[in-house]
Amino acid sequence: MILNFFQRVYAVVQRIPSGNVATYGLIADLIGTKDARRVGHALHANPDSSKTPCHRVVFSDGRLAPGYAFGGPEEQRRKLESEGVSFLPNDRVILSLHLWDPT
DNA sequence: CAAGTGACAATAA
DNA sequence: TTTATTGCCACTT
Repeated sequence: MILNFFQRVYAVVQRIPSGNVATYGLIADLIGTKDARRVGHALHANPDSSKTPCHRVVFSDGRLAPGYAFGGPEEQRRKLESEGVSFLPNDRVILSLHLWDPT
């Protein structure tokens, strides 16, 4: 059973360990595509938030997604902090400190 | 079938 | 450093 693009995105997102974050571009690269946009669409179409921690996926700049589907960017920021992720005054995640290393 | 839209990223100014 | 523009590709209308 081959996995759909969306399911593949979900699989990678679920692989992100707590306290780390991944960028759309990174996920796209892991899957084998360059289109980070599709990754965004996949997460927006995300059927189960508790199953797919899309809150750990951020922009390449470290900023949170504009249309977070679970209660707004505030909720997302709160969850990330709860997992041990630190933020800069700019509302940006410290990617250099929390960016997931897929190794 | 064609055009428009979008949870992005890279480049230019 | 921030804002604007362009490119990519899939999905919706």
